[in-house]
Amino acid sequence: MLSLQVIRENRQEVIDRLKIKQVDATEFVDRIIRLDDIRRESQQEMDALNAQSNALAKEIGILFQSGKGDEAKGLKEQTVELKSRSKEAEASMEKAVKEMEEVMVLLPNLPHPSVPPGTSADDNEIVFEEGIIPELHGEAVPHWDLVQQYRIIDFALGNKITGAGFPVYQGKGARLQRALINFFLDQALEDGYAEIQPPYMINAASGFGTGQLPDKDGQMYYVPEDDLYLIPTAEVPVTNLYRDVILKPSDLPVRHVAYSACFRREAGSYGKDVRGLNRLHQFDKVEIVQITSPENSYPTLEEMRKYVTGLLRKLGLPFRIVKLCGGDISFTSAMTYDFEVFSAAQKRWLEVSSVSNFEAFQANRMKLRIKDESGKMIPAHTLNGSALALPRILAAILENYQTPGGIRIPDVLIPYTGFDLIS
RNA sequence: GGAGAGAUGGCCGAGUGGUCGAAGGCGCACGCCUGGAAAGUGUGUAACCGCCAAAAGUGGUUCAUGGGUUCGAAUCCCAUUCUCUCCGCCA
Repeated sequence: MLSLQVIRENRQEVIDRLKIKQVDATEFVDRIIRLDDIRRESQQEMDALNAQSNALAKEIGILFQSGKGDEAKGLKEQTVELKSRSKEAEASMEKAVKEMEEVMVLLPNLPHPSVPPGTSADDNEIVFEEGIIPELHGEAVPHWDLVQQYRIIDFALGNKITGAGFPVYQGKGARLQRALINFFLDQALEDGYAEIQPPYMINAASGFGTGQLPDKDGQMYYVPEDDLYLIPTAEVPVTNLYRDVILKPSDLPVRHVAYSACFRREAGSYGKDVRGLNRLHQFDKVEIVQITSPENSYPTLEEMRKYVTGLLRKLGLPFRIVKLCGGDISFTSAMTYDFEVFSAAQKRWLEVSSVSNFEAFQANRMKLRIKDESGKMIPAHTLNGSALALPRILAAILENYQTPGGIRIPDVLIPYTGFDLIS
């Protein structure tokens, strides 16, 4: 969430910048400021009353200790009176804080000034494009046919044991999947990321910390018996490792990589997008997460963009980078680059990575801060990116590398798969 | 699932009603000592919210969380959550 200080000191700017996200925040912002005024007023009153009764209690204590307890009677009555008035002020303060927080969590993050305006994915800005779209042979087919032909992924079996969106990988399909995970992890390790194996379930506090709760709770699988959610991405547990943490400048940058399965309900997604591997309820992903000082977060975003670019080059997939416009960028993000690979048989661009800078938005929710050299608290900035999400990468590899004699394996993966052809 | 113990500052750990935001130690920071380091030694070392233009200062809150008793609670009472140990079950 945005900090109160930012909202108070930059009222008009906050409103103007949220317009780029297609949000009119005027009413919310003014309500927050008004509630904060009430809060301050009530607190001042409460503080003054508490100060008085603290002083009286001290006096009474001295009287009792010097054996003059009977002289304290009048003072005691005074504190009772003060206390009830203080309770009233406190109640008013707490009411204002609660209402204020309810509104605060509804405000999205401010988009970076360079984020293009726009209302939908059509207005996103293509900032980079690379690679050659392969010429497929005459009998080339989409991946959902290939996986059947070579018996490497079985969607029907998944339907049987779970339901739609939970495919079963088998044989060389399973091994290719595992190879991709290891390849992505090894690449990140080589780049200096420290590996984490996170829990796959999270509590509500973690979901709130990274911004999935309260607004996106319908997108996560929920286990009521234990009040836990299945992770939609490793971002949630990994970033929340730093919830309620105060970092030293020497801890920065924090750089983590984590493989995890990801679970998404995808409520409301139907149609052609869900065909084959394009959209699943359970999928694998390797995620990179960084925590930096405010001045380093945008250079870090570029660094992460470069890193993901390198992965796609090594896999030999044609891709483009899209800078999301205000209308398409997520609630929590200040700037996001999406990476899309071209899946040659579907003839579609598929999103395989999303790299975002959240600035202090998640850190504010999580109480993640940095204590600088002079002892001052400054907000931390958090970033993350997929590096990479597996199913669509797999789809693109299968489609783009298909030949009449079988599916070739990209060179970089052969040491991991142990085979160079699926036939 | 059954029984018991516990939750205090960055960490360990003392503290059973009054100047306790909290002894002591560790860690950390700065200084002294040293040719340099270690050891030794001295000083300092919580967060949050107000007031103040700001620094200084100052008021308030915080000893798991929420409530209660009391003039006064880390300390007493109740509830909740979590952790640990033993037993049971189990990859």
